[in-house]
Amino acid sequence: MMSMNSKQPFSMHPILHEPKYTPLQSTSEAIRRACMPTHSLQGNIFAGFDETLLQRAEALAAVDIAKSHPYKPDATYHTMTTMTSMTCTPTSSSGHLHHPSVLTSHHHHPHHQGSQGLDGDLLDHLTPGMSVSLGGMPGSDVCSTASHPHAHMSAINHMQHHHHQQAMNMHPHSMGSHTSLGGGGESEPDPRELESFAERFKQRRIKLGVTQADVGSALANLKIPGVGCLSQSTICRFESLTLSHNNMVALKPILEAWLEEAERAQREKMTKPEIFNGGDKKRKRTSIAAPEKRSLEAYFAVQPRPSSEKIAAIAEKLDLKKNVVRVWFCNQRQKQKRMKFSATH
DNA sequence: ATGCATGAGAT
DNA sequence: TCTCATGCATA
Repeated sequence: MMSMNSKQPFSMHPILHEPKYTPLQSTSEAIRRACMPTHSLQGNIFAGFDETLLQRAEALAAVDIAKSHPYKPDATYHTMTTMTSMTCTPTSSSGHLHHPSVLTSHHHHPHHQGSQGLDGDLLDHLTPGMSVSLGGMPGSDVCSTASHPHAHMSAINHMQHHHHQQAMNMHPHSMGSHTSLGGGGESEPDPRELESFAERFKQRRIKLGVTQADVGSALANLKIPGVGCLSQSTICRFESLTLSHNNMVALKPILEAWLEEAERAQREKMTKPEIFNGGDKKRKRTSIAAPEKRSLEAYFAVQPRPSSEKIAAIAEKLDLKKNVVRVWFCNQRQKQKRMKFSATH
């Protein structure tokens, strides 16, 4: 029987894929980008200079960083340790489902980020004898070298994509009390609301004695079309608001639904306490050393979006794999866009 | 809690 | 090749 354990790596089900799903991806991106503050002013200044400047940038950045704090490049670090005494079960590997649906249209933060028109050729001259190991790369790049044997087994899923439901029809059940907006059924992109919800969510979750990982896997039980399970990471990020605004908005109704369901279940458990009770290849995570990281940050400050060639040059300089550098930049950009300090407040 | 990674969809 | 949502692995 399967009613024995309440938690297991639920493999998700082949949900229905809606024909289309309005990508919020580029939509919000464009808007966001158009509004974000430009870090690029310096880019123009530096553009055209040579390696010396780059090194100087690195040095400056390093000094700056050191001045601020010993180590903490990330602004989103809000040290929230000692919050709970719950046990996070990292082993609840769940089959993963890619985007539940997410994204509803609309809104974006009111900030300004000029599109960086800089081209900063910082690294143009930086590569004396190296003819940029790009272009006709042998076989490195895609991090497929022996370095990391990440096979990434997405066994089950893949290809099922979302369909996405507009914010309106997103909540299949329960919640009917929110949306006090007179917009016509829109969800409230209100950062304030999200923040308080996240906090309440966490509190109630803990009260239920459920870990973030548990919540993630339990989501599959809600049987919400297009919603499978989520990882502990995502739940954690939701609670700590370290997700993009849109992501927060999209996940809120889902987690809200789970919360209500979980509390309902618990109430039921109180009544009839008899029904409950309760490996693959490991991916190796690359670890970028502090010095290299500092350099990357310096480069990033000057040019958040280096070209492929520049990435290759940087990689060469820091003796890192090109793909590692590329991904690092991608992740760095994502971080900048995260909620916490980005737009909302 | 967070760093590095994957992959889909958009450019 | 980027962005964005997510995840695995790990500090």
